[in-house]
This record gives sequence, C-alpha cells and structure tokens, in this order.
Amino acid sequence: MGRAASPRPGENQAPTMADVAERAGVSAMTVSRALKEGSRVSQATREKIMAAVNELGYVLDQSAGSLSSRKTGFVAAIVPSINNSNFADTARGITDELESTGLQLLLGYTDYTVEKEERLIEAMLRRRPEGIILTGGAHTDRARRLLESAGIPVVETWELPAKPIDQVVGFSNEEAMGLLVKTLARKGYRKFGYIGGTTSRDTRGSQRREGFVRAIEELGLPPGRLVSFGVPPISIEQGGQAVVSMLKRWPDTEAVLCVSDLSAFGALMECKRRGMRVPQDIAIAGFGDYEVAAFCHPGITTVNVDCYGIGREAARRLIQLIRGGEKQRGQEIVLTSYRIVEREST
Amino acid sequence: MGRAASPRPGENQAPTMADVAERAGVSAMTVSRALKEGSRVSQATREKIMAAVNELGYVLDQSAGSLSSRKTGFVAAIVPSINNSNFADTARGITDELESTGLQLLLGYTDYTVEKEERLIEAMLRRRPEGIILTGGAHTDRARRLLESAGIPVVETWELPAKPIDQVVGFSNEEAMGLLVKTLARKGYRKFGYIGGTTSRDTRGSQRREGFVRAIEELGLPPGRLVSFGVPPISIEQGGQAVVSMLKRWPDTEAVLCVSDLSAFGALMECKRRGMRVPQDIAIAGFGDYEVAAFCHPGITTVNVDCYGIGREAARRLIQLIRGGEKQRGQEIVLTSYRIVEREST
DNA sequence: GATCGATGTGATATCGATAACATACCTAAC
DNA sequence: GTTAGGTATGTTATCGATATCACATCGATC
Repeated sequence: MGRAASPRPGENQAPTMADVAERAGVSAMTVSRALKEGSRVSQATREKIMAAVNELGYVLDQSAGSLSSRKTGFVAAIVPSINNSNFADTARGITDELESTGLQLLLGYTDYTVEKEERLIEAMLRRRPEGIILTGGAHTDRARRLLESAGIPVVETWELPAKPIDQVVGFSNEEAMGLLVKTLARKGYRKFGYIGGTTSRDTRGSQRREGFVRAIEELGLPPGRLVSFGVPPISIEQGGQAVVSMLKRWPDTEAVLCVSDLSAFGALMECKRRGMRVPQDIAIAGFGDYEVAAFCHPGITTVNVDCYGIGREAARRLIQLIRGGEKQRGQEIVLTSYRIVEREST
Repeated sequence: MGRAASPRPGENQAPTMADVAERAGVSAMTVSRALKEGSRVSQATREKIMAAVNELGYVLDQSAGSLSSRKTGFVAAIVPSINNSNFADTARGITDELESTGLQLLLGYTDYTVEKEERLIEAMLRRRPEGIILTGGAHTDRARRLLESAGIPVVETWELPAKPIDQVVGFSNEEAMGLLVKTLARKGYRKFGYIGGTTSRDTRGSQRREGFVRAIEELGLPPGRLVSFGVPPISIEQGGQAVVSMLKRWPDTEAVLCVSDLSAFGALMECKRRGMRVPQDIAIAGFGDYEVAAFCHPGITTVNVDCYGIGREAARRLIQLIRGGEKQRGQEIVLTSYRIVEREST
C-alpha cells in the first residue's frame, strides 16, 4: 500500500497534484496547466487552484513532470574548483543566465583531474541534463563517448580545445600569457621567470607556460626560468615558496610571471617579507585579475579574463542549442576577451 | 507515438533500460538489478548486461528511477554566495561528505537576501531533495512553511538561530567576535572601531557587530566606533574606503575590527598605501581566516572558523536524518569550533 | 439557426525506471 | 524421494506528472 487511499489531514506526506485537484474540485490536468505559465485556464479556476496549492503547501514535483515531458530542466556544469574565484565567477554567470529560463544548474568540480571529471559527467548524465558546460578541452575517451551517446549539446569553456566537441566559449591562454610577456618586455624587462604547478593536470596552466616560453623565444630574450611548484592549483603559500626557489637558483631574475594571481600574491608578499622592493628589485605579474591583485599593495599586474562573461555566454549558447534542437549544431567558437592590467608590481 | 517502436540503429535517441535488456537478452528488471550495488545477479548475466551497457553507451536515468523508488538522491544546499571562499569551503565540505553516499548536491546562492532564499527553496523543493542545508536562521515565513510541508530534514549552519527548524551546525558569531575584542583588549588596545556592511541582510554580520558592541561594554571601554559601508558582503575595496571614513571621523582609533577578512585586507592595504604602520599606528583584525589573511604582509589577526568542517558535519547530520527516517528528529545543535589567530596586524 | 473556431476542461496513455510479488530452478536436509 | 529454503530472474503495477486527444460551451458569422 505505502500510502493510505485517502490521506488523513496532518499526515506527514507531501501532497501531490491529485490532492490539489481534489481540493480545488478540478482534474489534475487542469492543475498542471494552472501551474504552468502561458496555459489557458480561466481566472476563476486558477484562483481556486492557487488557493488549494497554498493551503496544502504544494510544490510541483519536477522529477515526475520531466519524465513525461521528456525535459528535465537541468543543465550541468563542471568546473575545476569552486574555491577559485575565477571559476566561481563563471558558475555565477551560468546561474544568472539560466535564472530567467527556469533551467536549474547541476554544478560539480573536478579538482583538476580528468578522472574525476569523467565520474562527474556520468553522475550528471544520470540526471538527464539538457546540456552540459565543461571547463577546458581535456577529457577522457570514455567521457567523450558518454557525452556523444547522451546526444546533448556541449559547451567547452576557458580554453580553445584542439578537438572541440560542440561549441566553445573561451580564449587562448597561450596567447594571453604571451601578450603579458610582450607587454613587460616592452617595459624593458629581459630576464623572465615563470612560476606554475608541476603536473600537466591543469591544461590552462600548461598552456600559459607554453605561451610564456614561446613569447620569450619569439622576442629573442634569454631563456625563461621555469619553476614548477606543487600540484595545481598552486596556492598563495606555494607562490611564496616558489619565488624563493626561483631567486635562489636565478638571483638576477627581473620579472616573475605566475600561473595565477594567487601564486603571484604569495610571491609578492614573500618578496616584501624579505625586504625586496617590488617592482624595483623584482617585478611580479599574475593571471586572472582576482580581487586581491587589484587591492593589494603594490597592485599586481595581471591578465584580466572575463570569467563571469564566459559563464553567461556559455549558458546563452547552450540555451540556444537546447531550444534550437538539432539544427545549427555546428562547431562554433566564441572568443572571449582578455586584457593586460598594468599595476604597480611591474 | 513520439518514438519509433523499434528504434533504428544509429538513431540519435538515448537508449533506455529496455534497449539494454533486449540486447542482453534479459528483462529490464534484471538490468536494473545489475546496475544497482548489492543486488544478486549471476556473474554471467551481469557481464552480458555490462557489455550491452557499454556498447550502447547507456547511462541510468535517475529521474525515472527516483519516481518509483520515491528517492531522488538529491540534497539541496543554499549559501549566501559561492564567490566567498568561506562558503565555498562549506559547499566543498558538503559535496565531499555526500560523495560516498551517492547523493547529489543541488547548490544555490541567495546573494544574502531572504527573498531569493525563498525562491531558491521553492525551486529546489520542486526537485524533491531528501534533505536541505541552509545558511543561517533567517528565513521568510513562507519559506518556513514550504519546508515544513515538504517534510524533509533541515540543517541550518553558520549561526545559532533563535528558532531552529531542525538541527543546527554552527557557532555564535556574537561570541566569536566578542572573543576577538577581548583578546585585543588584553593586548592593551582600548579605542576600538568596527567596519561592516550597512543593512541587516547579512545576519552573521549583524551578530558580529552586536558581539563587538557588547564585548566593549562588558570590558568598560570607550564606546566602539561603528562604520557601516556598502551592502553586504563588503568587498576588499569597500574595506579600504571604510577605514578612510573611520580615520577621518575618529583619527585616534587604535584597533579596527572588520566583519570579514576581505574588508580587513582592504583596510590594511589602504593604511599601508597611506604610509601608516600596522600595527604600530593602527591595528587591524578580520574574521574568517581567508587564505589572504594568512599570507599578506603583515598577516592579519582573525577568527578562524571551520568552514569546511561545518559543511561536512552538516551533511553528515543530514544523511543520518535521511537514513534514520522520522525518529530522532530532535532539535540538536552542534557547536563548531572557532579560534583567534593572532598575526602581525595587531 | 447552423456552422465554425476559440476556449476551457477532462480522460487516458505514457514517460523510464523500481517495488513487490511470482516463478523456476537448484541444493540440502529429513 | 520429498520438502524446505535459497538464488536468479520475470511480470505487473506503480511512482506523479504531462502529452494528446476528446468533448463541452460559447459567441460570431453567414
């Protein structure tokens, strides 16, 4: 049985649409229509129904509804970390863009590993999202296959993947870091160092490093000094440790570029702690334009990325793909803007 | 009709359990069992089924499953902001604790308003979560009613609500701020200032302010100077602006306490920019022990809160309540730890 | 006044899984 | 040899909503 045929009042069972219908003296179908925007239900009936809804404290059950309508109203998004304000901004952009559409976000984080990404993708696909937003272009083969057989639109963000799945909203991390190098080279710096994480888990980090190395080459400068320190994402603290290691090995380094503002901030604070003057003794730059970079003293030169905009645009594209159905599934690529923000640290 | 009776191979329709069953030559029920841990299916059958699952790229549809099993596998959590590393840590704690249970998190953020919280609660209840974690104890009446008729366990976090709904995992923000005042008073500071947001949207902020005022009174010190600046959460930048305003009005302020480390950091940087020595000319303390407070120079004295632990414990409690059913629905309160972290800024 | 279309509402089938019960087969115990 | 009990699998009903079609009512048009 499970449930009494006629639910006693006061019983602690969440009411169903049938309960509302009975109370309002209409059919369940009419209740369903009344609760859906843009359906034609007479004013009088709608009021009766709404009264019943309020009295019972009824809330629509979307899991049931999505089964018959074949639309779950979910969108999945997977980011490396939610503790990183850049990705949190992207997640916020996605949520904000979804808000007006009634779609709900399923958010997950990978801790920067494709294995966890694969597990997350599978877990999310069990919820039958109507579309999915990923960070970056590195995925396991199985993840790609799962996405393919799911048959839902995919938007990759934050990078320009070599092998895009569907659409892309991102920028070239390589180019952006290259631009930072060139900007500083123009100011006269010649001996560059780079601080980043050790493994290649963080593809954006690797791309930035490549952009660094390549730009140095192109400019014909002395080879860049690379310090790898810690598993990505590298923290403020690790940034500090890394700059120590850098200065020990190459004391004459003129400008240190960091994979992110957090490590740059760590490096900056460590230098100040050691009595070094920034930028006179050493210049420091970061990536991401975190709030801390703008307001610390001295302010940190960095690359501003439109994190929030990436989220909004990715969601906007995804919604279009969902709404538009199978047409226009072309592999479009949307380039998002970035710009160098020069501050006192360089 | 909707779907062809016998799906053509290659058709872009996600396969269902029936498709898998047919291919494996078993019934759908057996497939269901094979995909669920701890069900008895013979090794041979399981292998056949798994092969079919892989060939088809089948992924279980939980929306359908949860309808009949009456368990959605969702847990909802609502935080003020995901861009705040304290709450992001709590969200991470929740996710990590849920991971092994197969429950999935529905995360939403309120932007510090109870109105958005109410809307979020309703949106989440539509997904029939098995439990819900809220931040703080301030909710609209309708939100309370919705939660009540949903009949699911609720855990409130980060505060000690006057009128708890179910269980609570948190600490007294008032007491914690009071302790910070007393710690600094013991070091000899007497003229205290407080920087926080303007409205009372942020209940934790208000509680901290009350704790500040009360502690000053108890210690018999000169009345605290209060500067309210900006809508919560107040940013690094606003912290800087607030300290300027504070010093203009009360130039002899000895120690400035801030509602969070972000505003404290902003205040600190602004003071340094103005050539003031911290803590000699002015002491600064924050709240929350954000990473920036530990690694900036000078390090910021603050109150360390076990954000991640709050998330884990709240999730742990919620899981117990979900598993335990209706029993032990007592209003328990779990106090989480906090401690003063003294650094160079005071 | 008959016909038509618009509008409001109801009846029924259905979405894709699982719960609950039924059944077939096998082994062990008497 | 018969029975009890366990294991593996199948059958049917069902979860709570919505799609779809059917039907009733009403006013406008000819």
